[in-house]
Amino acid sequence: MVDYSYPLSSGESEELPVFCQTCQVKGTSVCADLSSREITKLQARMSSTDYSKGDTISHQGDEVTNLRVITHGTLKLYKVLEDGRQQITGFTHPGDFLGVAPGSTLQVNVEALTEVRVCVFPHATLAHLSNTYPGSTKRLVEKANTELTKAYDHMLLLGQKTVHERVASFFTALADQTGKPAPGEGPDAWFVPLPMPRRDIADYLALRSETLSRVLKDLRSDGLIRDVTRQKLLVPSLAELRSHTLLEID
Amino acid sequence: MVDYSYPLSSGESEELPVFCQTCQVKGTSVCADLSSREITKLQARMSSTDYSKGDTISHQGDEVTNLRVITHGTLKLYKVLEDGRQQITGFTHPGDFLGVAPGSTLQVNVEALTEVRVCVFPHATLAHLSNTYPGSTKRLVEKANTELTKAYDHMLLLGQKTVHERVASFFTALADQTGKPAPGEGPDAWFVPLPMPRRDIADYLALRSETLSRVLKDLRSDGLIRDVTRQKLLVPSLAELRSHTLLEID
DNA sequence: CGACCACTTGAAAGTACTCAACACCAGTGG
DNA sequence: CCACTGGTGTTGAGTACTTTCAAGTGGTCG
Repeated sequence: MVDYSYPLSSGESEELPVFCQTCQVKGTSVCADLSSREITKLQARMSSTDYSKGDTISHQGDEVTNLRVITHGTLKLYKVLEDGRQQITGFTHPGDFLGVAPGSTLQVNVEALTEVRVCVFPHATLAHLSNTYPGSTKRLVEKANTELTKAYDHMLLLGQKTVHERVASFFTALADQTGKPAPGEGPDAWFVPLPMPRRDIADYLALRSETLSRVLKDLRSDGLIRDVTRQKLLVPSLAELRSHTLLEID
Repeated sequence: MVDYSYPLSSGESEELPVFCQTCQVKGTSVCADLSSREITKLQARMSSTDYSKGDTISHQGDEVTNLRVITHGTLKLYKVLEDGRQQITGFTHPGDFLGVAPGSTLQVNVEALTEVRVCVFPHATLAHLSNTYPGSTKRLVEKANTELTKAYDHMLLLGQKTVHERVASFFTALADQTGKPAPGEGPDAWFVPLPMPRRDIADYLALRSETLSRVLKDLRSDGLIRDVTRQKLLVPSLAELRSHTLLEID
């Protein structure tokens, strides 16, 4: 774990902190709500932290004092039962938040699946800022709401979908979020990165890794996915895959 | 559906609206944040609505313009798939909120399981109020966070717990929330009301109602529950039942 | 090149589901 | 008050599916 705080910035008070200048998500999330002038005001209090693959970022029960914005890499959020069974409640992608509700305790364990960079805003500083820029608090309620939306969708997946539908839903969602078009392979073909091991996919979808293997085999022989390796796969037709996810009625 | 709005109040401007005076939850939730003076200011904008068993309160995709506080009765929140499978994501109890995030769309369908009374606060009014009383916005973030906590717990239940653990977890949670002590039956005995039919319990726990029946039989023959009827049951020892829920590691 | 870990495949077992029949209330009308 | 009826809940038998346990394959890194 490596910390970069204010002293790493260039020192010229009207510039963004150096770690902001190369940030993938500076155009989105809370940062987009703030002009560079506000960011500059924040910079004495904000910092960036790097984690290595396998590091535990925080632990269930930890008090939430900071808002964290993921800027690089993938995290897994999970809960563990007495006997070791675990349920992964979600994976994060760059731009996602951690610790939206100040003063509460964290409800899940957080672990880095890749090299990860996280941007840290103390809630105390944000609260002070929200007096003059109320948009940031609104953003927090919105973010909490999108998390809730994802949680409800995942309940539906865990409770009602078959294993094949679960895996198809997972790959479809991943393609939507982090997929890249595969132009040579067709108009609706997508490369989908898989930053997490099979075991974690299985724990997310509530099935055994052996079962996941067999489902991957089925999807492959149905032509819904191709070129499956540990770290990525190719979806020849995302629309075709999506038709196997079983949509909900609106 | 019956609406009571301002004209039903006594008309004396410094009193609480009449439907507040008999409200079960006036000491909790948002209302507790507001002195009777603030409530009085709100009363021209707030209203109370009654629903009958089976009524649909709101629908997935509806825009959220009001904050609703449940004051009487039980609601079910659920999602439906194309082919009719449904996942109940939660039941509400008096004091719970609906529509925490303004401007978003509702993610679940809401239906009354009993006679229900709901108190309605337009978000526009609340936003105006939060300028002078910032506590109410904080309350919304907190509430969204407790919903998220419940959602994560339920994911763990759906994904990892056995059917017996699921049912034991459900009754334990119900006893904690709405159970009444059963003094004649032992020091840790509780009456637990079951306002929802078996089918809804099954849809919440992601099992078939036939399976639920069999699990109830098992729990009964293990002495964990007794006197099971449609609308209630008796837990002779809540601690004993809780030990069958499989706790998570903190 | 070898060792380890992740992943895959196979066979057997267990658990919840499906479909069908039956029992039990609750509400209705005679 | 009792019989009827529809809906809700329970029980039974057979099936389908995922899991379990075990062995085998393959890639990665020292």
